[in-house]
Amino acid sequence: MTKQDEYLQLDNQVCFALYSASNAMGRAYQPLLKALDLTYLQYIVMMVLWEQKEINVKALGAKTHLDSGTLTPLLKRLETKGYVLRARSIEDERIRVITLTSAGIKLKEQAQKVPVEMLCLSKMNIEELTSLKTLCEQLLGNLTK
Amino acid sequence: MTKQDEYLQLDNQVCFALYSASNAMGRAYQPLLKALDLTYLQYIVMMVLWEQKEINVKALGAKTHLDSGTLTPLLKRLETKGYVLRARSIEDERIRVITLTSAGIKLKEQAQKVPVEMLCLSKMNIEELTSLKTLCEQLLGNLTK
DNA sequence: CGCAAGTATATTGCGCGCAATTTAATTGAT
DNA sequence: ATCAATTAAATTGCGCGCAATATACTTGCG
Repeated sequence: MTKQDEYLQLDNQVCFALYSASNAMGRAYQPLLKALDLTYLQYIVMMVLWEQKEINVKALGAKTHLDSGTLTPLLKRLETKGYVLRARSIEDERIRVITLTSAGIKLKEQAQKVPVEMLCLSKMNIEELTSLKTLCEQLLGNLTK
Repeated sequence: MTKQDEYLQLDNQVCFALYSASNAMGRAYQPLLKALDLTYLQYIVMMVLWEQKEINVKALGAKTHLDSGTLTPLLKRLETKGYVLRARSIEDERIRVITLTSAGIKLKEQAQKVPVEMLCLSKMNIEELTSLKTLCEQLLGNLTK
């Protein structure tokens, strides 16, 4: 077998391992997030809002590495669920200002247990998780720009 | 700030780093795969077929950690592109036997350069990539089952 | 043999991701 | 002040992922 052939073997693909782990992660979160009526990405967006109370679509896109094509419909769904408001900025009418409703704020209490449960499900220790996170961020940084 | 609050900070999320890196990886592959007229997942499936020439949907699902809901339409698209055939097994008519067409076999030549280019784009060394792959596989294993 | 249980794949429906385009508001150069 | 260029968000369209269900074929038990 040539080196070129080895490079095309599924078992040798770092990216496929990453992709599969990411999918498995999403599947693992789902039952935990069902009680909150959130998908994984919706949970991420709520996490941003629990931290900073107000954000526009562009800034949210920068934080999540996603664009309005993904975020606009997602935010509409969060609005329908009653967790966020989608107001327009007064200074600049192009800008959507996203804020939490009281239900959205309250949801944080229920969310507290999610990271703990997930940590448990991962069955990995802190060193391994830290290492994984660092390597992922490094790759993300290298591939972006 | 409480420990519970820290656990809900976006910057502390291993899974979000994994998720973002996986998305970035998919975006990075896209221009490389455009010449082959393949998406990333289609490329993965082709990779399986370049290795073993013939597979059914269940076995393909086991290898890729995906189900027929994802694979059936994907395989139909690969068939439409002229890269695979979707025959029925003679011994058991429930089973779809997927094989490469000559165009599908030929595509491997063009694909040879993809892993090399991707390795370059990642800007990571072998130790880092090996470590990332191992950690992803470990997490995948722990979350699956 | 007959039919209930099991198995392989297909279908449906929803929520992403993302490229490409569109719409609407703002800015800046003349 | 005007209007071309820029910017923010929304829209469109396609291909996943995946849960849930349906369909069709096979197997095994009485």
